[in-house]
Amino acid sequence: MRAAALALFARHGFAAVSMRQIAAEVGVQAGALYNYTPDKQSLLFDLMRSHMEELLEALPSNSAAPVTEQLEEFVRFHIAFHDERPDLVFIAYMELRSLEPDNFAVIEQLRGRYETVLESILQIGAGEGAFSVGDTKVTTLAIIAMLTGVTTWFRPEGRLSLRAVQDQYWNMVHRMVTVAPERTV
Amino acid sequence: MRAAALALFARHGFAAVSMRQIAAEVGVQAGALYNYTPDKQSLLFDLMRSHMEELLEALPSNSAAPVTEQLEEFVRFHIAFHDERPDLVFIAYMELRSLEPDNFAVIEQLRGRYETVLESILQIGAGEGAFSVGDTKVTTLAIIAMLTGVTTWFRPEGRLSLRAVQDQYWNMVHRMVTVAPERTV
DNA sequence: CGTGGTTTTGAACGCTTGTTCAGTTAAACG
DNA sequence: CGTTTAACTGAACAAGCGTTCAAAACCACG
Repeated sequence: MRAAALALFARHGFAAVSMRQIAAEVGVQAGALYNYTPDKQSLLFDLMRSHMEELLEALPSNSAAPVTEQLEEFVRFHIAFHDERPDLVFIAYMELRSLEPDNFAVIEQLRGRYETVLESILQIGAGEGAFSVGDTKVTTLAIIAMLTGVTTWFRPEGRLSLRAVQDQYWNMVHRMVTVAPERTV
Repeated sequence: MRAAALALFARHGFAAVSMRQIAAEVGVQAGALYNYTPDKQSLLFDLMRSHMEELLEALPSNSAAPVTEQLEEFVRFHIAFHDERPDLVFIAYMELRSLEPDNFAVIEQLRGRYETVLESILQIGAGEGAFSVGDTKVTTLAIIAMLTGVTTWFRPEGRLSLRAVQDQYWNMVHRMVTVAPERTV
């Protein structure tokens, strides 16, 4: 049921999908769904919360490694993890406004934790002189927006392999946080 | 009416907003709206299409200038333009799936035109040796995703001025497309 | 086969949806 | 002021919504 709901939410949006559609996808009547979820809102919330928790749990935090390697690991992890769950990523970013206030607060907090991990790496790197960033918060959001955008177009069977995409994004992020060469073009 | 619909669509999503809510916001009965739009779908489509057309029309294309300046102009333009119309940008990216297939195709094509402008700048710059990019398509999408993400957090009365945000994003984009210095950190 | 416990059905509830339209109200013009 | 034109109302329509629940179907175990 969660899989069916996820696919439908991702394709049509939470508000546009009815319990009857989900039930039909599962091959069951609408009433039967209520043995597995108290209501429609909880269905969305559970999907989002478990996704964010898995994301945080899977996130590598090798704080012993050099910051540049930590950053590279973060970039590659983000792309790879999100590639495995495109629908979940999609609704986690798109359906925030469909959450009731209490549920929204929970998800927002989990998201904040994730962003903080990246921001910490940038701050430490900036302190060590390894990175040159302006505002770390802005850089954090810029990187995450850029990485998350991958899910909107990346398809495993497409022109570029996952590895190639990771390489290119790491290249771009690496340049972004490193001082540019002094030269006139 | 368009303004009311826009605000509500942006806040709650197209599917979650009813014609009666829009009418109430305008201070009118639901039936009166049908003097101005044939149906709800057209309301969304018209908002999105006029937005994309204004975007393309406002886009500066100073092809005589050096590519680096063209790129800078694009970055600053994108941020400034989107800052003036946060709701429109939001729905133009979020409500694509609420469009019927024919309408979707139209908007998608307009979006493609916009992306092509940026990609052309990158390609020319790469050809001239001014830029060092891997895959231009990937770089294009990465930059646009990064820039568009600004609207999710930027508030004019916030900590950073529009100008400061533009400066920082231009800095990041500039580094992204320029060869990094050869040095060990 | 019979019995106990889950699951699922299918109908129903009250409510909202997008849209239509005859009838009322308001505005514009001579 | 009278008339024409435009705008809006308010009720109605069929359809769909999330959710509930008694009754039926299913399943495992003795």
